[in-house]
Amino acid sequence: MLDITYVRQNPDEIASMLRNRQLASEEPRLQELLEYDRKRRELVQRSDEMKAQRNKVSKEIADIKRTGQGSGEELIRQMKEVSDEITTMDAALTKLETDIEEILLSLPNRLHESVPAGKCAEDNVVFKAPVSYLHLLDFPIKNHLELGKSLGILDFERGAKITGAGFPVYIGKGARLERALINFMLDYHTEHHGFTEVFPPFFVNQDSLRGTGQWPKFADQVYHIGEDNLYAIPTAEVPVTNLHRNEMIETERLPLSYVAYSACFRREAGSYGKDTRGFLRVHQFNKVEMVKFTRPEESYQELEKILMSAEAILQALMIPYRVLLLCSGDISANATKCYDIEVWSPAEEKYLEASSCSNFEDYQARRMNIRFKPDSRSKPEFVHTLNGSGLATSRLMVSLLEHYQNRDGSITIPEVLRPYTGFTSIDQITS
RNA sequence: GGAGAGGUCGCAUAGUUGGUCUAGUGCGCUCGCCUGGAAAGCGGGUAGGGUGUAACAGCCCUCGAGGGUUCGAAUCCCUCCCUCUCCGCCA
Repeated sequence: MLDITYVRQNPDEIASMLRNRQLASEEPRLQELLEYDRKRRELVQRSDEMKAQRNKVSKEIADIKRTGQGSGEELIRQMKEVSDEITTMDAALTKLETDIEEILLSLPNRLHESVPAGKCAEDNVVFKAPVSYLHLLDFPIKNHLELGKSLGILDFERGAKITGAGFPVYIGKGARLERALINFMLDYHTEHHGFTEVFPPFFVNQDSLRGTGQWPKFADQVYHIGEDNLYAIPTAEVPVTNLHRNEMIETERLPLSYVAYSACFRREAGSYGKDTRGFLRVHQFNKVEMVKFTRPEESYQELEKILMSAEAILQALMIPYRVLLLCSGDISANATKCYDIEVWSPAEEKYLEASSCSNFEDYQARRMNIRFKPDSRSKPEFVHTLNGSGLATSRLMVSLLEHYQNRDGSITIPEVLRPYTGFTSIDQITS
């Protein structure tokens, strides 16, 4: 959420940001917001004046009653009218505030100066070219679905039977490999990158979704448990960032770095027919997520560190990837700057998004009211929040299986995972 | 699921027949005095948000959250959330 004071003082900058994000259609909303804001301040002043009068006269009434100088009937009658007016005004005020909040919650974040201008995904900038750890695949290669099936480690059909399409089942060494990846990533980030591990709830309330910005914008993409009014998390970002909602963080603890594994649930409504095969788009997947809370002046430096932490996993696994710097037209509404990490799929012959590393500056912190005091005497300021996947296993699994397949259809387990899998290869089922 | 108790300004507490509560006190923190230095003692300051101002000041709101009654609510009523105790059920 943007600071209304900032919007009021810099309307042109916000308007140009909307155009850069290809959201010029939102400009009338911005004008509406400014008008509501003007009206609200006018009304607040009048309402506060009347409240001041009521407070003052109520004390006079109390004095009169206490000293027994009369009944104060006339004053009470007058204040009854004043109170009625206040009630009317406050109702109008509440309406205005609701409207303002609604617009403010839907306006996207500002953009960092380093974000390239662009209209769509094609305009994203390749920030780091693929580093080549390519294994020699000089034989007809199988895609991850064929490998999963022939090795008996992935079962999409049974997943569809017991739940529905897009809920894969991992079996045998496949399940163990998935768990190994998760454990490896958690250990790596806690041991080498200074993150504190968190195991969060997989369901959150609506306030939490609102805090990180999934609500109201992505309301239709989140699974809802109506009975208890809870939502299945689309990413661990939601519970972990909300850990400090409505808190004043002790300044000396900043920056705070958390890493969390969670299953992630996404309805993916409206995206059927596009990249839906196998793991490319699923309703439930596993992800290790990094979340940071920082002082404003260090957030961009921390963004680079998150990116490097995510890259370190791929380097250790020796999986080829590239890093994109998202352009103004493709970056998510919450972020001021975002890097995507994409892993190469030799079978699909394209890059697959495996991580997204973003700085939200104070956009989420303002929604969640997470602050710190730069020093003991100063006013509280909002922290900056950041996050990055480190990483999502589904696309990673695609790339890993495909890269590490052998001519005979078996899979060699990457060195760094062997302590976690307890085996060095996954071989063809011999029946 | 049932019954009961409770949520107050960092922490602990006072406040329940509505009006001297613009929330008292203790601890903690902090500034100053005192001291060779420290402790003790003494004195002061110790929330957030809104509005407003050049900046102050001033004013408004917040006693778990949200409504209501009233001229006036920490105090009365309603709904919800959370914590604790007991009972029941149960991975």
